[in-house]
Amino acid sequence: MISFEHFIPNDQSPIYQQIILYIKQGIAAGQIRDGDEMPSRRVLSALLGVNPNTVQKSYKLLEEEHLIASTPGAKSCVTVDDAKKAAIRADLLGTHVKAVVQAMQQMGATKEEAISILETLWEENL
Amino acid sequence: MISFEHFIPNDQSPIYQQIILYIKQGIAAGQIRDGDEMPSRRVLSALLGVNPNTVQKSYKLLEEEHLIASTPGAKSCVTVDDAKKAAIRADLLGTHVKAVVQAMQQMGATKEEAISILETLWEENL
DNA sequence: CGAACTGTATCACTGGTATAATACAGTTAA
DNA sequence: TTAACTGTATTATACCAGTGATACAGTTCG
Repeated sequence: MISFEHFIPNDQSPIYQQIILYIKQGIAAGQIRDGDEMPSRRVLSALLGVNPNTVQKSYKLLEEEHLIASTPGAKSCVTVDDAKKAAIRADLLGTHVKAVVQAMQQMGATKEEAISILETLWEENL
Repeated sequence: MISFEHFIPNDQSPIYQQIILYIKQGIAAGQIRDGDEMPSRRVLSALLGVNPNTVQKSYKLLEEEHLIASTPGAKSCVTVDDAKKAAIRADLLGTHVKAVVQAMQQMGATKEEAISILETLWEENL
């Protein structure tokens, strides 16, 4: 059973997207593996204190990306292989960093300054 | 007069927030300076192809942050000093990079990997 | 079997975003 | 002066994302 104990919700983005991101990051980190059981919609919604439909939306989108498989009546399971894992990792890293790079370049930061800030914040968050 | 020729709208975030971000990034980069004239609400709305009320919302919020000053009948002007500029720069850089650092750490990336990706994407976007 | 779970679907409500159409008052410049 | 601009305010409308509440059908297991 996948744990959500490290899930920290924020109100900057929709909850259903945060759930998706949490799963993807778990897969990319190797903490979530193929065959792992997802919590049921109702259980997770109670755990996070949100509506079951919100969780359902996350699961539906994850299923459309073929990252989980659901059969009516049974629990949903994660379905990933090394290729999917690598793709997710590249996607998450790419999109995140690319947005930051564009923002920093537009405000006139140098590459050295960017690396310096990254290193500083990296240590702080450990 | 502040130019919006490099403004590239996207549908990921509200337009009024994109306008605010564009101004802030311009200030942080030093391209937009104290006393610079903002385009009128009507002119900018026509330029961007959006409703005047959307632009008005941006300007109102910028004024609440004391980044522009408006007097009825006259054009709105940018009101910044070195302290405000530094604060904006730190805020934009901090929030952006912090989000990336958290995401990358959660998916098990190393600091060296993060720097490597940053350098690669930095060159690509030049 | 039957109770308790599971996934799934449908409807309604809310808030934020964007648009639209005006209206009014102050400033600017020909 | 006066016409054309400026900022500001109001009201109404439409749309969509997010959430809430409920119902139904299939699976699991004591």
